[in-house]
Amino acid sequence: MTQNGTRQRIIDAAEQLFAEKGFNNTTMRAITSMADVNLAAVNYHFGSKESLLQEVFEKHILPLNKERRRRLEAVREESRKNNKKLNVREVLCAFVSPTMKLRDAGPSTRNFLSLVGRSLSEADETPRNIFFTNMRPMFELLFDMMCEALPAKDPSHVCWQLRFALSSMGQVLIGANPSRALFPHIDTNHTTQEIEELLLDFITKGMGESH
Amino acid sequence: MTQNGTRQRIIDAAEQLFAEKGFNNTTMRAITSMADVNLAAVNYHFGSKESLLQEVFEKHILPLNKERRRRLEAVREESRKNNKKLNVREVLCAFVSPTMKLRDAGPSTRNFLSLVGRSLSEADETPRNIFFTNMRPMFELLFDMMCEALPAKDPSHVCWQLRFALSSMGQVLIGANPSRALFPHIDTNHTTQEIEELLLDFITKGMGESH
DNA sequence: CCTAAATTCAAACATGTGTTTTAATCAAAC
DNA sequence: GTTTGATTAAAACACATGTTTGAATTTAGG
Repeated sequence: MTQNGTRQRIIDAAEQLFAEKGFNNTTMRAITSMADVNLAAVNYHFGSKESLLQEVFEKHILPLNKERRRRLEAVREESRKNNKKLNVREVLCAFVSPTMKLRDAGPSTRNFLSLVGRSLSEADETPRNIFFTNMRPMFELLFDMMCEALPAKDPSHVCWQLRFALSSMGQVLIGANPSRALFPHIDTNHTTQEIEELLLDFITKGMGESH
Repeated sequence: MTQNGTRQRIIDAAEQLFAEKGFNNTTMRAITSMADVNLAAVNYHFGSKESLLQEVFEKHILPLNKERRRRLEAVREESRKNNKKLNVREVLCAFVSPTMKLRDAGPSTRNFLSLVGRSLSEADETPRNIFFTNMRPMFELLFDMMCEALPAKDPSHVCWQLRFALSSMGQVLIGANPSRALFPHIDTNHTTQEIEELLLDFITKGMGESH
């Protein structure tokens, strides 16, 4: 390592602050102060605040999406081999589950998830662009498979329902910051396993073909 | 009217810009420029940018929540009279439907809905506080009634599922701004009626007691 | 050691922001 | 028509922000 962790400390601080306050509400001074480095260090090591976000984001999203694609295609392969139609819950699970695994992999990844959850309805262009550039191919694949799993459904309906499902997933990722909870008097600190099941139940039933 | 519409023109412009770009990404100069008034007019007429947001927001949310409360309590009354348990879909419909009616009531209310949809996962304190101060009593009532409709369910599960449902509703409110759509190649411009049904189907099934 | 590159630092810079000020203008009442 | 209060206007203010600069310091190689 050519430096005593300056780069890494900046990434850690940025990760946490971006997750808590969003991109635009996080200042360079807050980042560098938390990381205990000089203000100019971010521009020196990363070029700009935007590049820092991109690095923080892609550090996690790239391997995550790789795993996601692997699992989605495994589900598709399995169904082809058995000549069975794609199963809604299996597809959704393949998409959701890799993300949920990160929930218990330390505060760093937890913060990253919060950042992702927020990005879905982000108003700012900057984080939004970085998010969608990375996620769009994933969304396309998910969309295609869901249409295949629900052939009786109008694709535009699948589209809406996927939006509902993804925003629900976003709620899980954002986390249960107690101070800003919807229902502060109820304890929603379940295990990741439990939350994943709640989420999958909800969106699977929601997208189900019964109607 | 003691002024030639300055106040109103500011409100109109703010409504549109807040909805499109969010609160923090909308500048006073953008608002006053679009409204074609002097920069100082906002502070003169409203006191501050924050107060302007509050006025824009409460102008619509107060009557909306009044209607919502009326409908929720009508559902509750009806079920008491007939000695029947609360019906999940009826409760959700009473909550959702008044909002959906605003979707076709002109661009002004449409913009307001977009603002609401974004507020659910807003990172900024300012719009978030205004939003939750107004919505919390509504959420409490909805929560109580859903627990009553689903007595077998753990309240903390109801809590999570309501979060899913509300975020799904948020997606409808934000609207389908084509340039930033999740799936740009699919046309999701359905009628309000159709979207309401899609949404209600999704969240009713998601929250359903079957399991 | 000495040098040269990499890194850190304090300070300044350029710009964008919400707000305030102070004077000019307008509208209505007497 | 004058006066009084409300409104508009242009300018400046105060401050926060991301970025850049140029010197100081540290690090690594010979």
